[in-house]
Amino acid sequence: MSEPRKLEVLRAIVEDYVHSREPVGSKALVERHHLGVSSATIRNDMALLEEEGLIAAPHTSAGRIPTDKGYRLFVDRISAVKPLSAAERRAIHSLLEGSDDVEDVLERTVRLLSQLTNQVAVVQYPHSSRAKVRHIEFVLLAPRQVLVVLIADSGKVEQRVVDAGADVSDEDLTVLRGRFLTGISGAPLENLPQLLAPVVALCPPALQGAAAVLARGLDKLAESSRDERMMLAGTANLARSNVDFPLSIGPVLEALEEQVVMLRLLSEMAEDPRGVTVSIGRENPYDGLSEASVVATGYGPGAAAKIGIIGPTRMDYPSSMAAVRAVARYLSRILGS
Amino acid sequence: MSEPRKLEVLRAIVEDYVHSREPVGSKALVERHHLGVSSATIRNDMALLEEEGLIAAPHTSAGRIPTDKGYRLFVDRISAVKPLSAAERRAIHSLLEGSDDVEDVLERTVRLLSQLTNQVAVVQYPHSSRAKVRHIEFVLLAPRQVLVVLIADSGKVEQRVVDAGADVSDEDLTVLRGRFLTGISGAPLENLPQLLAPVVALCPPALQGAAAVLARGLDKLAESSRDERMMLAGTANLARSNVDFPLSIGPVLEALEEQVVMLRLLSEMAEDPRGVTVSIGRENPYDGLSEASVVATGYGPGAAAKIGIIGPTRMDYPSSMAAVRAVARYLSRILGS
DNA sequence: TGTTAGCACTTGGGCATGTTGAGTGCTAAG
DNA sequence: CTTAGCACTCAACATGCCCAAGTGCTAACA
Repeated sequence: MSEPRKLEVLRAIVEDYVHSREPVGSKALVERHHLGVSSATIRNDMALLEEEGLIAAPHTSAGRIPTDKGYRLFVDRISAVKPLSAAERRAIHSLLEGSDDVEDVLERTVRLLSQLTNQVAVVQYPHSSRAKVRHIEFVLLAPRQVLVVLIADSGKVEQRVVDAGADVSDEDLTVLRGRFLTGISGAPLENLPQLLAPVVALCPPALQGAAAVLARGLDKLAESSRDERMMLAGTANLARSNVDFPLSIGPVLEALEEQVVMLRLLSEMAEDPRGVTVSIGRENPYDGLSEASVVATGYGPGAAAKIGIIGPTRMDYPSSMAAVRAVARYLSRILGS
Repeated sequence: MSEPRKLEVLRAIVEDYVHSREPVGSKALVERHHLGVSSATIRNDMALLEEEGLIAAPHTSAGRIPTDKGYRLFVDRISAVKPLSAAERRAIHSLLEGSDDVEDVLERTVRLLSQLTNQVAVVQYPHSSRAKVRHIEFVLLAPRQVLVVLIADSGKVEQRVVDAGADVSDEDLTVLRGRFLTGISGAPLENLPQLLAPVVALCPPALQGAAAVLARGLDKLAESSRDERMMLAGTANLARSNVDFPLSIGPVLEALEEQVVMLRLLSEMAEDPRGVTVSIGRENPYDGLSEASVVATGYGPGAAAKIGIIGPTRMDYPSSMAAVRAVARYLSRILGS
């Protein structure tokens, strides 16, 4: 029995099952795909595939469906990434061209991706943990309220209002700003905690209290700039593929709402730096996603931020991978300008 | 046939149906609620209620379920808002105390509300269309890049990076900031478009170009401050109550994702300024929510921003209303500080 | 050794049929 | 206006039956 044909059979099973969402049997297989052999031969092959845990039969006299492992092999060794149709390329173009705001671009992007794939799309805000301090600003809003602004060279701006604890004047703030700027300008955000203490110590004694408060404010800003966010679209697609989640889509929705979970998931998929990464069913670290697959890739500088889709294991991987990759490329290009 | 008893029967039907999610019949009713009459009498009453369109029978020999109109009457005339349990009050307290960031507070709030009610919770960011300009700031980031910051007296801060078109110096920016500040400080955000043109005209000729760019930047900031946002939590609860949405939860998820839709929905529910507003099933302007109910109320200054929940028509209205009201009050109190 | 035809066997799904029980509407009496 | 009683309806469940799809196995074949 030829190894290549076994793969061919697996491929056929996956494709048929994805298409029909019904267990596929030996006879149907030989009819739909012109493999040059009879159904009996296919049966033998299928028995082997089942032994290897690549496919499984829901019950005695039904066809086979791919297991997680089967999908894995399919994705790794078989599927060629399917090129997008011209219409899809056009859609990407027209939808993503001509907008300026990063937030706006991301929003359009997830929507587009979710429509393209008919799955839930998710995009992580561009990374900034390696960003450096470009500028800080202290603005007196009210006698004791100070607005602290932190601008990173990634272009991200975080702001926060803090209570100075005692009255401070505009002049005080100017002094403090100078001290802080010389102390931390250009420093990576992640180093802020260590750098701030000495700066505070160097401030005029009368302003120690205010300096400490401001330092804490900056620290929190850096922190919340580090803690990343994401954006969702197409959750309604989950409902459509209700059948594909035997239990319920509840756990999936929960996972999607837990941004922490999703972000970790995405960043752990970083392994393959130049392609699209796929995480299938139980491969998934999070329990709620044990019946779901994630297709993701990086975008932007260093492909550090992630974009991807989430759907049932029974998913059209080639198309999904193509869509994710294409959209990520366009996104990189637009944001790179 | 006594009018009060008819209401009592409706009330009983609603309560039983909400509790059991099964059509409720005359016999079961007299058993569970000690109305002082027999099932035959109830049957007569039910026939009347059905004539009035308050209840309906799914098929000939089944019990009755409330119609939208029935729920409406129940909410308007019958249901007493159920006070929260001590445990729930404690939960509200402990979860909402001791956080500073508005974003953070809102996030905790929606989560809390969704857990309290087992429904999807939604909160609108505090209003700011009536907010006034408190402060503006221009920060030179790079030779031509200027960060424009707009701070409203609502505490909201919007920022944006603009390309000045030509090199500007820090001194230029200070001059411009002064002009702009005197021109628009204290002005309502919605008036910015009209106010900015004259300010630009008054600027030094050499800085006209930069001034125009900055003015446009401020304008956009005011605009995006006006366009409101919202926050969601508990979408997974929809999946749980899958049964309650005969079709699918798809349309509901779609609606939730369309922030524009949701925001309009919420603001259109403004009618009852001192209580909780309920919109039931087909009363709902948006088609996708024709099987859902919305319970919402205002919070914060003038109760201008909205908070609420969305769930199936078959919902425990008294509890939901109580929870929404209580959470809104706590939220007002915390943000008011 | 790999492929094929044939065959006995398994099993879920569809269908017709029967039964049950909750629930109704109506009528007539209290 | 209320109630008991009764005939009637109908979804839900159960039962039994058959069928088609699919399998595994064996024996023959190239």
